[in-house]
Amino acid sequence: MRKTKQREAILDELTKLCTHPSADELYGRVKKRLPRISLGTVYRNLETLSREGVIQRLDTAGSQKRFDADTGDHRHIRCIRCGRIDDLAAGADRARCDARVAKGTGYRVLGRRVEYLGVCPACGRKTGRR
Amino acid sequence: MRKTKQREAILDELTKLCTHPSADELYGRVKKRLPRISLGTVYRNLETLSREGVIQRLDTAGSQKRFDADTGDHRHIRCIRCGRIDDLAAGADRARCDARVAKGTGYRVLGRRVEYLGVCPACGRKTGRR
DNA sequence: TCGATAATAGTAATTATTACTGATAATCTA
DNA sequence: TAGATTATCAGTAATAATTACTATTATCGA
Ligand SMILES: [Mn+2]
Ligand SMILES: [Mn+2]
Ligand SMILES: [Zn+2]
Ligand SMILES: [Zn+2]
Repeated sequence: MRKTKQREAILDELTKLCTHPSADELYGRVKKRLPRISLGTVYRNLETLSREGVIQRLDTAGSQKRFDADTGDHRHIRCIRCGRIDDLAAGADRARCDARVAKGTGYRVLGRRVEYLGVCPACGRKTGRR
Repeated sequence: MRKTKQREAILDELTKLCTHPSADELYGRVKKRLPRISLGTVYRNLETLSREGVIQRLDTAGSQKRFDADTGDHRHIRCIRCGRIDDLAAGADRARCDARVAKGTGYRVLGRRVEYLGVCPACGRKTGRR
């Protein structure tokens, strides 16, 4: 992975933000520094950087992908009105969890989305390992 | 909401499936019964039916939206290989939860995605109610 | 310094979804 | 039941996010 001024600018802007921006939000920021950068370059670098583990691509709902310079394991809270995404501190324990999150973020907590991830029996069989 | 043969066929096919299909998967099924139906009609009806609370639009990650005829509150497990989504029984309690899910579904559980939903302070202020 | 090639800008293509339009058919009213 | 009303339809165009392509440029190890 070569070091280019485009890649540096993209990573630098993402690191400065705590807003978990989408590719085109980031493009708008970076363009101020490098006016000739293309949106494709932003997409390509976000892909490369997340593949290399430098950043993470958030696996959230919504039509646009979001990116995060913090690769640590942490959770997020998203506003169902404006789509804003904020960080949550790690551990938390379900029952009093909503109240704690509300207190920590100022959000009115309406619920949470939980989706388990794994390998289904059919796919597990294909690769031997179950 | 008028009763049309297109709407009936779409709802009927969705109800028969436990696979949480996307709009175009459903379109493929329904087309066998109504060969002249258009994809737009499938999209429009899935939207109408979920707005009326007859079905639910799943708020999962991934590029395509998924739909579920079961409007009850339940969780899902998705395969990171093939994208398949299966149902989970409701309640579950975190620690021994993964093991229980694995036992119940046959999946090799690798993790879970948790996203809290709510109204951020800025949006809450706009509508008075916090 | 130089050559191999990773990365870029600009553009075209793709994919999922929504919007538009004139025709059709479900439901309502007399 | 007939006729009026209008939700819904099929077909198609438009939009939005993302990815792919291509000729050119810039990085970096020898
Ligand atoms: Mn974060
Ligand atoms: Mn379900
Ligand atoms: Zn908000
Ligand atoms: Zn699978």
